[in-house]
Amino acid sequence: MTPKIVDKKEKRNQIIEAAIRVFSKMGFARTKMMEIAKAAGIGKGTIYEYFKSKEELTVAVFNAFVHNIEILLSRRTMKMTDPEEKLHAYFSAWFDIMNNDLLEYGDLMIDIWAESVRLHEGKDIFDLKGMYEKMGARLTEILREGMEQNKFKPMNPDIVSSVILATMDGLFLQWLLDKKSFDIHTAIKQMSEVMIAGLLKTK
Amino acid sequence: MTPKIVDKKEKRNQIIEAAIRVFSKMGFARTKMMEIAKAAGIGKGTIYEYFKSKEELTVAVFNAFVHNIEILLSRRTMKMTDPEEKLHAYFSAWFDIMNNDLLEYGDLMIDIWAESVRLHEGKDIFDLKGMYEKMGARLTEILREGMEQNKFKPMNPDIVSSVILATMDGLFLQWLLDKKSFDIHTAIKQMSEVMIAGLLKTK
Amino acid sequence: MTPKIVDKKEKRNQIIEAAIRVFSKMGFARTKMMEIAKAAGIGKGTIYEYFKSKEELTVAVFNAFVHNIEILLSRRTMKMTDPEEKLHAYFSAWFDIMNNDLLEYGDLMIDIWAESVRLHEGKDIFDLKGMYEKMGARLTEILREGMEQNKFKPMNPDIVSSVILATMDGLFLQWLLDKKSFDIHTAIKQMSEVMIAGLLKTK
Amino acid sequence: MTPKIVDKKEKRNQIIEAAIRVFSKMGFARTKMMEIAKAAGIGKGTIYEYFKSKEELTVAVFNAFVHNIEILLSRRTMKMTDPEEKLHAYFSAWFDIMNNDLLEYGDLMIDIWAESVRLHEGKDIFDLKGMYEKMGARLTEILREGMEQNKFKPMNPDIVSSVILATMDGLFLQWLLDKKSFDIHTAIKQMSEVMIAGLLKTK
DNA sequence: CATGAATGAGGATTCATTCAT
DNA sequence: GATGAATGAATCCTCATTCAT
Repeated sequence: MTPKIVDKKEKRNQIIEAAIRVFSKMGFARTKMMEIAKAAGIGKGTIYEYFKSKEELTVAVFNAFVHNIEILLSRRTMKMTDPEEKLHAYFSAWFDIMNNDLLEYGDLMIDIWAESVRLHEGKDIFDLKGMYEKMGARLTEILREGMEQNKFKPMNPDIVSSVILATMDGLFLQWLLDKKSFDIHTAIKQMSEVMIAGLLKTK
Repeated sequence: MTPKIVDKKEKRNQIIEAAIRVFSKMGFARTKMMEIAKAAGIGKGTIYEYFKSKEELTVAVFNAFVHNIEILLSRRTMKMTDPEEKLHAYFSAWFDIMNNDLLEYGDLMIDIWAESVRLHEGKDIFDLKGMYEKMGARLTEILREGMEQNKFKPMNPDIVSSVILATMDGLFLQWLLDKKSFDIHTAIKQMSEVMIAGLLKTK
Repeated sequence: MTPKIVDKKEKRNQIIEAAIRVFSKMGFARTKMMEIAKAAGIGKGTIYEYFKSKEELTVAVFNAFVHNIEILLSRRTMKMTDPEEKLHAYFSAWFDIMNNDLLEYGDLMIDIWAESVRLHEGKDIFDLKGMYEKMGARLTEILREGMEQNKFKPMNPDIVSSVILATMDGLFLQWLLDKKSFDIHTAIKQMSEVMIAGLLKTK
Repeated sequence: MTPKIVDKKEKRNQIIEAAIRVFSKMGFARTKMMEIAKAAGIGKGTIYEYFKSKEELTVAVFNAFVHNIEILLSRRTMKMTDPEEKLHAYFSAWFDIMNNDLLEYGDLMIDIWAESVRLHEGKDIFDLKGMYEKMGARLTEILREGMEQNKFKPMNPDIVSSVILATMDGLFLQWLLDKKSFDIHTAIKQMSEVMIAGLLKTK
């Protein structure tokens, strides 16, 4: 009986991943359920066994997106002990996520931003604030750790983490808009260095 | 014999402005032609007297968007003589544009970004690169002037203007995503100060 | 005051002739009022000064079509005195009408046939029967004359004229369907000869 | 696992037959997809599961039309051995097709003629020439057989078959234009007799 | 469970007709 | 009278969703 449940979860994820691929290429509004089904290698009707509607699937995709990022950020930073190393890991993890060419989280991100701004009959369909809080919380934690270990300058870690995230979003946006002429790896490295240099206690 | 005198250009602009209002609220894909017509106070069919299709209107909206920004940036910076003042004016003009509550260029901008990333049967529907080049050109000019007048540090003005635009986009994005908790005016002032401080020749 | 009336009639005819040209190229259903206006060199609205609706114009076109044919058939056959010559004239006039390259009555004819078969809310929009009766009447007259002058064999002129018209329609249809490979002039001459040979009293 | 079993081909034909019924009553241009759906007893959208567009359905209808005629002509003439009988069968089969009161091929034929004459952005939507070639080929074959068996006079069978088809079209057109006053069965019989009499070798 | 055939509400677009100038 | 700008009913087509198998 339990294996069935595992199967269900597995298939749900299959659909979500397929949806991410298609959404990121076409945007939410222009994506057809049929395309998602094709990408998932299943029948169109089957999606509705797992999700009540396109909107529900969309929300599930957003949640998976947030969850996956969280997992990865956590996994990457957990191994490290030094706050400086953790920061490095945090930055590189973030861009690895966006730069992953199987699941193009990057393009998806813009659409999430765009939808977040829109009206959806009152309710916000994506909990973007929650997402930034989660991303920020981990970063804040690292910053706090650095301060406690007397490696980072004193600061308000909440504000600084907001600034860092905003900067990353900005950098990231530039890259999305013109991937060809923008070398994201160099950009990250530079940003990372500048940020960390600014945060480290000067001896 | 005396045909109805209508300022075709004027009406075209009316429609474009109505379209901007609706597009910015709903996004391109979810906007219905009927809504634009209502917003413009005209009949559905009338739009098609001025634009062949929704796509053509969309492109016209983008072009108007770019053109209006250009005009405003130019008008605001033209009056100034001092490069430093021009930079201030440039920044504030930019955010005035986005913060205009009649034509919500801000929300529109996100959608433009989102659409730019998507596939549109090969062709890029929006010339975003061209837009950034135009914005950048004016900025570069100001920077160059500052250098010539020996007020700004030596720099590569093309690169610096790219960085400034990217930072502004990032800041701007943060504000769009959470207007409530984000005070754009303070943010601009701070950014402006930091940027200008960094550019000015230290005595 | 009277000159105005003449003008009106003249313009009405202008519109009708323009309509014939467009209808014959596009068919009734696919012709747009705008195209007719363009072809007539007038404004779209002006058509409605002369015709209540597209249907009314369509009917006017049909009537003009019938009337023009009548006039021509009559004019051509009137000059002749000999019934045999009149028949020749009748045939050649008919095909001249259809083959006229300014007013493509031929293509129009097929559409008239097609519309005649359709339902138009009970009423027949074109009086095709009346048209054939008119064409037939003149022919019958010629045949009768020939019999009276003892040149044609005895026959039922009503039936024979029907047969002749039907044959002509058939021949004509073939030509319309494949103008390239069908030499209408030869075909007419042959048909004309066969018909007349069959009708003439053998000595 | 067991998808709904539907005979796609069968349903396609159902739609085509419904379309024939509606097209023949209304003409191609005036027929609404909704009417075809109603006539087929299905939903509007279902048609688009089987045909990409109205034009594609229109072409499918034409092809079915040609195919059905071919099948019937072939079936009817195949049983016969004598060329004279075959000719009789050929004629009667042809008119049975047109006179079928379920699928009014007759009225459809006029519309096919009318559309064939029109411009359709360069391409010919119906392959009328191909249709006549097919009809002609069977007839030519019969004529040739008759000559080989020394029953028919020597002739150019290609030309004679064209003449026969043209005559039939003409006769047929007359009937379409005035079904009430035109007895098609008598007309066929007469035409058939005349034609065959003309073709048979006189002893 | 899975499927894809069927559906119809919804949306872009066309075009005959109206009417202010 | 003449015009063409404005209009919305009408129509094609799409696609999320349902449901019989």
